[in-house]
Amino acid sequence: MFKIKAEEYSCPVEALSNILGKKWVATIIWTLQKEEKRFGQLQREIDGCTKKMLSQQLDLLMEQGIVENEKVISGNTIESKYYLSETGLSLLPIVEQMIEWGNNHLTCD
Amino acid sequence: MFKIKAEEYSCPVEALSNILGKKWVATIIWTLQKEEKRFGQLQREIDGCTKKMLSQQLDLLMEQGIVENEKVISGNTIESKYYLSETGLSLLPIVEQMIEWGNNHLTCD
DNA sequence: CAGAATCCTATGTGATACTG
DNA sequence: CAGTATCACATAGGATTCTG
Repeated sequence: MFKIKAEEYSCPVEALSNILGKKWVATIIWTLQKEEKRFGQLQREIDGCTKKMLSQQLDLLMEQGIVENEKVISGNTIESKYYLSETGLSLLPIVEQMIEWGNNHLTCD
Repeated sequence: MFKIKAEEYSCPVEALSNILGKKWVATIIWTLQKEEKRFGQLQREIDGCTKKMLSQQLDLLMEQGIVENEKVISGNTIESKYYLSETGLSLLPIVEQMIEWGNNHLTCD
């Protein structure tokens, strides 16, 4: 099984909470749930997330093996597609539960 | 239903991930799952967490209505008991899934 | 026993401008 | 289009000391 290195944490929760706790990360995963998306698409769908943050968190997620990327260069434009890996897909139920819990216990005016 | 204010987040995931993403928080919740614990007990069971962090995160969790506290003064010693609220209990399945996922996808050497 | 107060550093986050 | 680079600021986290 593929395993992420996380030596700096006292397993197992801390490492994951350190990923999901980063801003935009849960949203990014959720946005990628059904289909691959391009960078620009992601940015448009995730309101308020700057290119820098999006890029940075995608890098993190790729390091962790949660998101994968594929680039296609056609002419002078780049088509960069991001999608969830197996590992990433297995995270969806957790994110879903987080959303559900949030809906039930949090108000966002 | 009791709802936490979280105006600063784009509902609903971000607010929760901002709670569970804080260090020690998931562990604290998990440690309190079965029974109330005293401050010192918690500190002993959560290895590496300083009093300051423990106190700080417990405050956060109390603000969010996830943890509740009761103090009993007997003589010159204080017995401060922490336990999960209804809301906190409802968070357990999520934490459990996080632990499980961590066990399957993370290695901590 | 259960914390609060201080101080200091590391990290996260964001605005903005630039690049191939 | 899909990023990087730079700067600046806010927040998190930890070591240590103090208190009722």
